[in-house]
Amino acid sequence: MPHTETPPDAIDTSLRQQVYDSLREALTMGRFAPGQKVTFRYIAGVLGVSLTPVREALRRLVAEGAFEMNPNRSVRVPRMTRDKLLELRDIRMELEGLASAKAAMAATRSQIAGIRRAAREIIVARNRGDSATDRQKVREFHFSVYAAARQPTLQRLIEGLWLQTGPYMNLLYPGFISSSRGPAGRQRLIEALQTRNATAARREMADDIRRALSYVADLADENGNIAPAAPTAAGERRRRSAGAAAFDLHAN
Amino acid sequence: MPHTETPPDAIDTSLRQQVYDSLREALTMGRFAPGQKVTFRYIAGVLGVSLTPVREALRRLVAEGAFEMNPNRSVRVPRMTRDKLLELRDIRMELEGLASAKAAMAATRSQIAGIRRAAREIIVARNRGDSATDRQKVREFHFSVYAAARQPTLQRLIEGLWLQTGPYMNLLYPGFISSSRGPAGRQRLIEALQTRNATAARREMADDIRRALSYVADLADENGNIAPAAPTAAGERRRRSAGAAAFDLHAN
DNA sequence: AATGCATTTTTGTGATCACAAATCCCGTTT
DNA sequence: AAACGGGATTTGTGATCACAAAAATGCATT
Repeated sequence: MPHTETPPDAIDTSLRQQVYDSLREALTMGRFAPGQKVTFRYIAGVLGVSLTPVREALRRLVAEGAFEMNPNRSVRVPRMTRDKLLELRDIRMELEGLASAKAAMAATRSQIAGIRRAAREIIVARNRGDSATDRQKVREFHFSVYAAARQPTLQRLIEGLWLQTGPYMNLLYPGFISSSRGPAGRQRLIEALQTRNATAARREMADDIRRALSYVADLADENGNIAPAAPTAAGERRRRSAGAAAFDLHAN
Repeated sequence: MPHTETPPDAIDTSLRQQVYDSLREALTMGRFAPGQKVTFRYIAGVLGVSLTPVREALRRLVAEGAFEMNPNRSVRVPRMTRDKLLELRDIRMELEGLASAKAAMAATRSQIAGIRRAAREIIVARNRGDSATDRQKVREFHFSVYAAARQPTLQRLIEGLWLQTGPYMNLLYPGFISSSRGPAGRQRLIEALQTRNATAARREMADDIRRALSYVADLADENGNIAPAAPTAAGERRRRSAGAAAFDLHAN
């Protein structure tokens, strides 16, 4: 007896949302060069849609800080600086620490199992030297924790912050990863969730973020600028010289 | 010799921005009834513009959580619940606490003077029983502190949170205000800024937010819903019975 | 009077058009 | 060779139109 179509959580199929998702994905994967100018018509052409949904998607991304708008109404990919990254680090420590503390108080047994599984998969990918899967599983691990906190507004804010720091997380490989105490920290975090120890959960998450983003901040050049790493599919070579137009977003 | 028009800080004069500002203002002043459906054409009609800028403004506000979107693509003013308010409380304590700590490390003498002046003006308005000016000056006080922190991303996030809690801050009057240790707390905050005591600054700000929002959360009914207070110009009477359409946004 | 169903109206979405501001281009001047 | 200037092009903005999904309405049936 099919009475309603939408399976409670109706998905947004609008073009606007698809464009938004595409741009978000391209940003996260580092397919945009910092400072690159992004024109509405170009995006519309590449994705095969009209200006209308592109405008709405880009406007939203500007509001979220994922793109920035010149005074003269043109949209660019923001450059990352050490100062900005340190600001994001401190904000993320607060919010993701808070989310972890809440998760410690609210996580169900099955949610904790999912978090533990993600932690295992990180180790597997890392042992294989598969940094792409590694990154994806790290994201899964973090957001599994935040989902367990059941704080929708908090989760939305954290997603916005990941959108801004995402393109630079490649820089953690391979230098930071090998020297990192990541697995042990995640283990302690999971234990904190199990024992409902909110303070410890917050501390482990905040420390993890501090170490990772401080490492990236130290990669800034003498002007304080930070260049993103090229997207690293397994064994892929760097594509172009730095600063060149690296945008090759393609329609699905 | 007029060589450039824009005085470094070019202002956005687009209709989209004006619509955004109007809606934001109307929300903050409590001119929307929670749960009220908001149609694009209605806003466009009231403001005398076409659908295009209205769509972009509303989309942005939805992304910021100031409006919410039904699965069936209609936009509503979100209802406030105790749970949501407590979530916002905890987030605000973290972020505004962080901003206060940063302000303690970075505030200049003249910035502190401005903060102190806002604190004085709060007391003046409060002694006159002028709750409208009171609220405005409280906002000025807070954002003067956050501006001193010089953390643009953090400030943007905080503004988004105020947009969501704003309509309910009227509920602090007059009950909470009279019983509050607000002035003393603000005084201690200013002292912390002067002595560069980041920890104390964070504590004072977080405590202030906790007390205020906990008070409002306790006003929830048995279902956890919180109704906003009517906008209170000096001595203005409550306008309509709760739940009625309270939207009388007018074009400038 | 309440319910089910077809029709009408409302409403958000996406494409297209017109326009002005910003940018680019290229020839000229100093 | 660098700086200037004016016209051509590009680009974001806002209005309008067509359309489909959703909501509201009216009517017949139980």
